[in-house]
Amino acid sequence: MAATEESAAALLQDVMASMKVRPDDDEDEEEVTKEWGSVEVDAEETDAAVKKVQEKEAGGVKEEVDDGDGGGTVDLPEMALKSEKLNEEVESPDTEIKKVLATDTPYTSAKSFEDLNLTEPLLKGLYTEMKFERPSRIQAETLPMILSPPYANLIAQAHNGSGKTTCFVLGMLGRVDANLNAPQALCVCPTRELAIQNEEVLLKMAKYTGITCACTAGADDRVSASRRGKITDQVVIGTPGTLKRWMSKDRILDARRMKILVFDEADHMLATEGFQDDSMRIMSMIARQSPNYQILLFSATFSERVKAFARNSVPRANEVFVPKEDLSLDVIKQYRVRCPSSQGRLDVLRNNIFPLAEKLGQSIIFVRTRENASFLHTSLQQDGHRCTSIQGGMSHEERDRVIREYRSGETKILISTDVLARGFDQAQVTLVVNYDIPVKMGTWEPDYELYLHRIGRSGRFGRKGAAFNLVCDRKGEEMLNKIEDHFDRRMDEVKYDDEDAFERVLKEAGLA
DNA sequence: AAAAAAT
Repeated sequence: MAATEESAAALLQDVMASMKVRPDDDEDEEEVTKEWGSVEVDAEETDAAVKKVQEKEAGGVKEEVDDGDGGGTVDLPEMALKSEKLNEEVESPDTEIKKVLATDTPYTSAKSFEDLNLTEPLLKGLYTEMKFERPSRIQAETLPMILSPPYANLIAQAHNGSGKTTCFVLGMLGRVDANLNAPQALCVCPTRELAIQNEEVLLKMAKYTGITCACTAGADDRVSASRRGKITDQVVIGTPGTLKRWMSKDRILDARRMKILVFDEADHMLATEGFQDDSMRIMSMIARQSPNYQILLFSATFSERVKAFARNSVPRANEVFVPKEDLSLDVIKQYRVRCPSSQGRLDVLRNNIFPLAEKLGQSIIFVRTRENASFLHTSLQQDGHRCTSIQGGMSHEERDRVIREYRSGETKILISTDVLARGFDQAQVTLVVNYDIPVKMGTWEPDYELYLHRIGRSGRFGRKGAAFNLVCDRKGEEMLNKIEDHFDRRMDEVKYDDEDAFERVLKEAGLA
């Protein structure tokens, strides 16, 4: 066993060397084995647990295969070699994507949507409704994996705003049978807003297909399950708590025909306490009735700890990863704003940032607590500034209204907790303000993933963007230093008492 | 601390 592991490790080294993978992947490897055992799934009842145990039993073999033994793994060194040519053809940023295949199945990246054997109505939706011409880089790589046999599981990571949603939405639409009135695809999202957003994209793309969708956050989300009746829509999208209840207690969501399960913001869904149990339960309930279903995990971020956990929760998955160094979004200019005090921070927001933001496209101000969101909102409004705020304590109707106004452009500045940190896609967002630096719970460690997600709300699909990070004490200062180190990017400072500094800097970022 | 959603 030890020998096997060692030779597998050696092999992995070779493969990585040939792929010019960054050296820090090594330390990741260590962290992986150390960390993942600490994440627990309540073992007694779930089939997922059973499935997992089986995976572990097959562990000797599996590790070997997954980690680079010739048997199953086809690392694609030719990807690296051909990348310049590919880039020309697929018109993508020069990102070096790392693919690890779990089976012998060869995949050719899709140069056009025609390569994917999609139905005519679906293609029509892509071209006329979505106005897509050809697959983006991440779409070109993942869609063949999703849509062709053996319909392998997939763990995929790609930039914010690079078209991940299309990958899994098209994946679901491509796999379901429009003529069968039973749920066949399920998409789990961390927030109500994201579920709605994904549903909207799906319905738009599905316009000519006859495929319908049920969403836990629909207008009728107060309707009791018994009144609603069995779900016959081909696709179901929602938040984990309600989805779980629909499948178990309410019994209106039948998993017998389920072909594909998607986790959007998958690192969050699998690793965050509160989400994890529900996610595992959903997986096990589907596995019981449709053992051969396909699982897709999508996120812009997978910390090494979570990546290891994901690999164990979703066995034999193909992997498509973007190296960490390429993820820090060079298109988004990031700045440090040192504020004299906590009160001074509000002044900086009010006097320096708001007047500019009102002239810009749209902005999101992120804060750490619900209270802070409401407080900032009222206090800025009292000063005559137009803005809205959103946080999980508000009613569904209120949240929907705020989002609707923001989407329509009626409001330009939105103050938000981390409800909107992930996935929220609004092309006009050019400026993100971190009023608080995101922190990992119970520590004074910055939450790097969350930071990346937050600033990724701007600069959607290659557009320009800027982020102001407000710090007003040593803790904030230290955390921002750590963020700089982690992404290996220095941030310029914007002096709060320099009248024109903010405007100058936004010009520099290509915004003003 | 916040997130979903239930109690």
